[in-house]
Amino acid sequence: MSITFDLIRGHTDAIILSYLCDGDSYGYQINKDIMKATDNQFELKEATLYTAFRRLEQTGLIQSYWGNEAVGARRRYYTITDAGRDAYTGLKQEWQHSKVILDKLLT
Amino acid sequence: MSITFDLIRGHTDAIILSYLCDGDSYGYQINKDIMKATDNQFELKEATLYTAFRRLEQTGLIQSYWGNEAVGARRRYYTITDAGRDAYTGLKQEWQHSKVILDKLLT
DNA sequence: CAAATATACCTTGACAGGTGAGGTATATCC
DNA sequence: GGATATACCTCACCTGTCAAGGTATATTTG
Repeated sequence: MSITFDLIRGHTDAIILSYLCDGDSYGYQINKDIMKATDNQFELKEATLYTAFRRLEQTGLIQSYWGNEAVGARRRYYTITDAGRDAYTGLKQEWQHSKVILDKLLT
Repeated sequence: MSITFDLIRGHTDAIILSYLCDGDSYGYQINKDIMKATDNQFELKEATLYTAFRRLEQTGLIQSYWGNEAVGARRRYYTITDAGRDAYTGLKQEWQHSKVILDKLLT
């Protein structure tokens, strides 16, 4: 059973930031890892993922650089910034908070 | 502290259905009760609320009728349908499920 | 060798839900 | 008479999601 993705809406940024807290990575890998982490129950659609990268970079929460792969397709790596870590802390708290509220409302 | 409402997006219908499971009510009252239930930490904006009512009625999850108030402003009451109860059960399960997934992803 | 698959990136346009801003009307309270 | 509370509604805009399309390289398979 896969979940209704609308429920995840608004958490995309937090998911990506959380992942990048553990070190730099690139789009394709991030997506794979997220699928794996959730036993293929959840994946970020590519378009959603790259949209989020643009958004996060524009707001200064992540930075990107091209890897210099000798072989294979080029990869664009992402780093989380200090502002990104701060933002993530906030988003995580909001998640904890909204979880309590929704549990209260959905009897 | 109030929460980022984007996190609630997609749960509006579930919140309303949950409320109506306990009996008929009308928009203004529902909104008040939700605020009260969450210690004013969460409210559905009016526009959101009425948009949701239209959506839920169009998809047959709720039905509406005008109350015959002798005094005061008229009220449009809403009843949850059998389909609505079924849908709510599903939405509640999805919430439980997505909660697990997000907790896994937001370390 | 050719085709298929996996890796890896990207953009565009459409859609859906949320919401600010605006509106209507009735009743009460000072 | 004016403010406030109750009670409803609509419209236009914004934002995030995502299906569908595209590019390019490397490996596997028939």
